[in-house]
Amino acid sequence: MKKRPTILDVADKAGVSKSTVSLVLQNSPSVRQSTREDVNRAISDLGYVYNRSAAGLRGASSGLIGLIINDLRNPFFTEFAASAQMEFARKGYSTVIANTDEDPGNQAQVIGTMIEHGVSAFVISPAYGGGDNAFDRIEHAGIPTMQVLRQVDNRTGLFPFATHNYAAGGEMATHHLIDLGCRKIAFVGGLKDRPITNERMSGYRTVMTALGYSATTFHGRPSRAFGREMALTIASEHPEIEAAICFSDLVALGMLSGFAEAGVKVGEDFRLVGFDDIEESSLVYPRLSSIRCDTELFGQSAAQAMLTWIVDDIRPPDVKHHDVNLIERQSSVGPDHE
Amino acid sequence: MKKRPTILDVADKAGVSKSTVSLVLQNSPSVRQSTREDVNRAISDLGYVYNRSAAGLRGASSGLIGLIINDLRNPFFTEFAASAQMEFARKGYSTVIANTDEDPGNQAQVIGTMIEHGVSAFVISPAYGGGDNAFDRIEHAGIPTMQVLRQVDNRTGLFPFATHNYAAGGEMATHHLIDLGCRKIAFVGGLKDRPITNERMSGYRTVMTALGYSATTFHGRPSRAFGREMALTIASEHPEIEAAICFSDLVALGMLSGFAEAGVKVGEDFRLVGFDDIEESSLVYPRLSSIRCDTELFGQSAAQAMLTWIVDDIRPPDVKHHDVNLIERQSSVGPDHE
DNA sequence: GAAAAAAGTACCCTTTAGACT
DNA sequence: CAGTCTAAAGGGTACTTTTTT
Repeated sequence: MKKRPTILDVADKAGVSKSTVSLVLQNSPSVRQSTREDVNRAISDLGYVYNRSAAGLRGASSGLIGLIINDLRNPFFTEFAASAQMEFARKGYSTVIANTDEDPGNQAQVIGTMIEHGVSAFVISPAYGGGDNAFDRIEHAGIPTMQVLRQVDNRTGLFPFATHNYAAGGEMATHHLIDLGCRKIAFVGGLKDRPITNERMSGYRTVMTALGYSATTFHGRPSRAFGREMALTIASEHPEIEAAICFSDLVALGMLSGFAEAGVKVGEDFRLVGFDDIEESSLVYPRLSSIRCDTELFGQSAAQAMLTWIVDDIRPPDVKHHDVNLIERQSSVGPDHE
Repeated sequence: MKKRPTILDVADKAGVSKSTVSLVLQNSPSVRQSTREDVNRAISDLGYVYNRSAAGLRGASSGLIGLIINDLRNPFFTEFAASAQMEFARKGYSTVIANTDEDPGNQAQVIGTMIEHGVSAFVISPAYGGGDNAFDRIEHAGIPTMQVLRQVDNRTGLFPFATHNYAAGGEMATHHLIDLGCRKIAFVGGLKDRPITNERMSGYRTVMTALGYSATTFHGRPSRAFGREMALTIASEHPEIEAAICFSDLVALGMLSGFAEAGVKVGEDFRLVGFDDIEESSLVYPRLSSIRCDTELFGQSAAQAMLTWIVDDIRPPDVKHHDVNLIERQSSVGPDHE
């Protein structure tokens, strides 16, 4: 296998020096048009490909973004990751990805390796636990880093945080269910005492308390399995409950199939609102009402914010809450709803 | 921001030459234990981090694997990608990922960028169309590359192909439905004339033809939306059809909600088998029978095959079909099934 | 004097001042 | 001044040479 050509080969072929070739590669204005053409011809004749490692060594940015996700298999995070990656690609950046599977050990390991690769930035939806040493290493390496969707390190001056405005979403959903006549409303899913759980629950809590209704919560893993289980439990042991707001669509979809199994008609006997509005939610039956966090847009915005940080040196705000809105569908409004 | 220390700084601090530091970093046996300790102490004192770009420049592998996926948001591919990525990470390799969204243009672009980054290997679930130029560029760059889940370039000697044994799965599912007494069985989903569609359909075709039953196919995008639509169509216009095998679980899940909407009891009035056995399929109601392609295991195996290729220089076989098996659940066997 | 350990030194490919025409 | 070129730098690797045992 013959080794690939370098700018030196290109320079020879084009009859110029390698500096000139380098200038052409960078679209420098200070090179004559005819020379540029000679060089470009040589480049395509030789099938030359740019070597970013060598460039990175000399100071240029590596063009690599580290994207670290706590649970890549969860469609909510998949959507975010895919969207951010594509936005980076559009701007010529490559994305090094890692799924940590909620394991701080994995997280620390991949962060270390990515630093070795010289990533220009990190976008992290972090795993909980494991202390701040991973973030400390990033700080030490001086790499621009955003926390997204989960805030684990509270130095937001150092690691800006971007997420959805969950509290507002919870309030909207609660008002919606109350407007439909529900009084006994539960909140289902989300591990106890997790910041994200508290945040997603806060709107519900606020409204229920303000109106003097009692709040009931069923904590648990934000999974389909837990949702299904809780639907069966509620159907058999808490028949007085009229409605639920779920920690995530995954939980709500689990409840949907649990209720189907138990013979409870969702949208009539029980009203349900999810959280995230993943694609699937508009396609199940009954269609799931959900607090829509436009994750595709969010992923794009996060990627853009990071790019303006590393390209134009404009930091994102310490904390940014993206708007959410409530999508009313059959699972709360009833089966006649379109 | 102070620049990060280099092996030269480490060498100074430890009182050795940089060659020795390099040897320590590579765990070379030809360095005295005491020296090794001195060097390692210097490394942690200085907070030195290895610079892989510089290493890669001199010839060592970059430790970067390019993972290119046609539709990362599809849980089937997400599962594969996450699993392969984690296996690579376990062995110290970082994964550069790109979602091409079925666009050969995107695909060509990200392949180009990844070659510039000097990826050591490619694992590609390719987009259809767009000719072979992307693969030609890879060939020219001489980078070991596997096609997975979809074969687009037929030079499998150059680009080995690994996938599931879909044909066998289709046969199993068809026999299963016939054993349950069905005769009018349809195949639903999958774009016409796509190799993957033909492969997933082939087992069904083979068995139906062999037994003298007629085969009916409804082609379309492998999405929930299409599944839902077809369920409604079948319920209203083809009531004679007793069962269906779906191109993917996504389609089957769409049909499930379509039938729920139409009031058809799946597992009794209509028997349904999906393809892929994604996590969700075991959690919906009725639980979905599916041809299980153990994608997590497949992702691991593919990653391992690639690693033995680039590390031990042992090529994977040109074509490899991984075993699949049929998971019987309520949607085909009936609601009494566990 | 041979083997082991450490040091010396090209070289990898590109960028970027600064020199040159 | 415009356009090119020269040469050093950047962080490692690996072959060669020297110094220790």
